[in-house]
Amino acid sequence: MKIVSWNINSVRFRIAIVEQFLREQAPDILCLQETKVIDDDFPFEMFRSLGYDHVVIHGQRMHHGVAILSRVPITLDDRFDWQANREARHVGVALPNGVRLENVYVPAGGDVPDREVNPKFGQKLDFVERMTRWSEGLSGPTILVGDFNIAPLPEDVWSHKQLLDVVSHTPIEVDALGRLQAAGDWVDLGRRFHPAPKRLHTWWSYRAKDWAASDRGRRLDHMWATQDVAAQAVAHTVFEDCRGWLKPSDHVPIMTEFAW
DNA sequence: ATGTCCTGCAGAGCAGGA
Repeated sequence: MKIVSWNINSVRFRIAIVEQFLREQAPDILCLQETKVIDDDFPFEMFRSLGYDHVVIHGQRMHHGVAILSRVPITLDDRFDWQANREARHVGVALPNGVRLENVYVPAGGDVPDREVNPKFGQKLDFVERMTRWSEGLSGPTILVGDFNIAPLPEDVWSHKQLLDVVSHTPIEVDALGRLQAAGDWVDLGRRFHPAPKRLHTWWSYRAKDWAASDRGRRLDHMWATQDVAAQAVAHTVFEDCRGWLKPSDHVPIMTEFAW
């Protein structure tokens, strides 16, 4: 079973690269973030043509939006609103083997890492805090994937020193993410298969002239699993090449393969 | 400090978000 997570930055605008990726890698399940489309306008057809008949989406106008597309049946349909502001940032399902799959898009948090000056930063911290409370109450095998918008380790960014004050890598965010990870005893699958100090990045800004040459990446996208599920994981891949595709997302897909 | 990219509105370039 191969499960992929990808912040696609508009699923309609990037439908061609999504199709290319699905044809090349043939994951069983694809979790998307930033679909940027209301549910009625979701481009179901391409997914259906490739066998992704089981779809649970949670979209909204313009921003955010998450989706789970699957070749295996998925049941349930949770949509948590940890900010209580009706933003579409989570969708959760159950797989046939009983494993829960939770797909989340954590707020980016604005530019200034100070909640007094920048309310969005406070909202991001509050969002992660509420996820932590939720995580404490979870039971059973679970996979948590998505764009967490936080790069926790020094090796998760191109320069630890230069990003200490940059939203996504500040100590206050890293601490908050650490509390979330501890609350669920979550295993970071990316780092389980590619331990630090190996460089592991999933996002490169659009603003660089040449993303590969400057290579100022960050690991904002994650796959976590409870211990029982993590024991079944056999491989984890970051598809860095996708950043160089035509009309790319600024994020690349990440994939974990499980033994079942 | 700057850079770019997407959506929606409107019917062209902006605002807003990332």
